[in-house]
Amino acid sequence: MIRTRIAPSPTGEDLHVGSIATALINYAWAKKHHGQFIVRIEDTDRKRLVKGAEERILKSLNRVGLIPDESPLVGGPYGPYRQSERLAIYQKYAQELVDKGHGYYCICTPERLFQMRKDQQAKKQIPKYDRLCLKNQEEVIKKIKKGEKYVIRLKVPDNQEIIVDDLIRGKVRFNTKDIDDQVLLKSDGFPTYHLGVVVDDHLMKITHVIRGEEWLPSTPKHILLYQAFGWELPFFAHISLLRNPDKSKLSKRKNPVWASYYLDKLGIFPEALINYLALMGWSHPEEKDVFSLEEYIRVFHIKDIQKTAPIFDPVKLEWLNGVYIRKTEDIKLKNKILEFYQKENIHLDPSLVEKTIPLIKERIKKLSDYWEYCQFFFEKPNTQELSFNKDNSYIKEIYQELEKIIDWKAGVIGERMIQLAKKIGVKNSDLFMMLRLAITGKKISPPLNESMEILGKEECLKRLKNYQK
RNA sequence: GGCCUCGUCGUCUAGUGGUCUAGGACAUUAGCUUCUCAGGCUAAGAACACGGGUUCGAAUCCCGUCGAGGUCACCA
Repeated sequence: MIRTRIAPSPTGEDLHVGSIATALINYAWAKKHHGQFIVRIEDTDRKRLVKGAEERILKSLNRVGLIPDESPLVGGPYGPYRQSERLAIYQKYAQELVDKGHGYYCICTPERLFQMRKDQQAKKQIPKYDRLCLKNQEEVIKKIKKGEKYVIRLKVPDNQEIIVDDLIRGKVRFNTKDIDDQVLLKSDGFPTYHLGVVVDDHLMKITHVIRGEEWLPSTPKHILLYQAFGWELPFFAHISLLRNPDKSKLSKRKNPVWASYYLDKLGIFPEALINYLALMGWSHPEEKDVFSLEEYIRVFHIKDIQKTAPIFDPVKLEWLNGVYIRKTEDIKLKNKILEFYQKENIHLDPSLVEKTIPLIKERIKKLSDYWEYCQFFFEKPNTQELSFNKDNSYIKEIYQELEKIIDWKAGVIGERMIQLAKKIGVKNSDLFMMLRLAITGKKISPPLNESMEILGKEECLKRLKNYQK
């Protein structure tokens, strides 16, 4: 049975797109083998905890269709799935490590550690704990018994080769001489990531640890921990990090990174986001660009994941979303648009939105584009700002011609306008542009005749009159 | 700086020693379709980081150089 997991920490606004990419692979790998996909919240950093982040992360994950089999929300047989609720477990295992001689107590103050590292760096040495407390364990234990604060550190063996056998990168070799005596249990009784993941991944029977490449350098520590406990190693797979256009790791400082930005602010479809993210570091065997999550699960394989770190390109994401929009049924698209604007507390007339769908379906790339194209259906355009400096003396003729139309249909309107252009000797494009400006207030708009039909004769004539002033 | 990873068009990628005059997609440019913008169709330009090997033959294997990234916390 294959069991995968993602372990987000609720220290940001929402689910990070990089986390979605990781979640997607974990999800696909589990589902491909009819296994389970688990979400465990790693909320052990009490200082960086963001209120409401956990809820938003879980909600966003569900929105993009990566639904966990086990999580803090739905529970499961290996809970709790929130690390802050498992403190006793970590403490027990940390103690076990000390008892077995793989860990030790440390009462060094942050100030001392800071100074120590500073000195080491000044001497161009690698910053590493100097094991002061390991040398005086008895004394340290006495002080702890008197109530002194302490941490538990991993006792890293000397000069030993650790091989990480990675599903994506192959065998990666490290030497323990480069590895610091990692703090495992913090002085507030919370575990650090390193203790937390290993204990939980073991207890939760995770078979494949698929995570970002940023964790590769700390994997030997985790292996040391597995060995110290005498536990079987899971498979490791370190996937490349998504990058900013400047090639650094994708970060909120340089780019929008939250799921909610793409989903709610831009109006990208969850399926499109997933589809796009699937293309990061992987490609469909038939070189397809557009495919469903189900299809992805079917054809996906870990061995096909590429090692190079891709740049997250919003332009292609938008193109792909446009493809999804064009594939969406009109009624569904209408509802999505209605929903999208409702979130912003803008309530659009559903029947009017419905009429505009055929006009904009091929034009918008994301839901937030709708307003750009269709605002004029709902509000009178501000034509004051538009100084049309071309000859518009025939605006009156247009008005009169339109006024005569009984059967107010796009086809009829178009025909009459072309006839009129011929009659007064102006180019079709000029006449239509002037009309467009008067009706929509913009140089770019959905097809004019159809738009005018939707708007209605009365409203169109009103706008023309207004435009003449 | 130490350790680790990576290096094919601007971007995402195909490619696992000969089928590569390096394929596809996005983007760009041009043409057609047209009342604008889209969409659709057609076309064009655009890459194997560099230097050595190995081999009859290398984008593909080996070494080096360079470049990029990650990581070195009581953050994850």
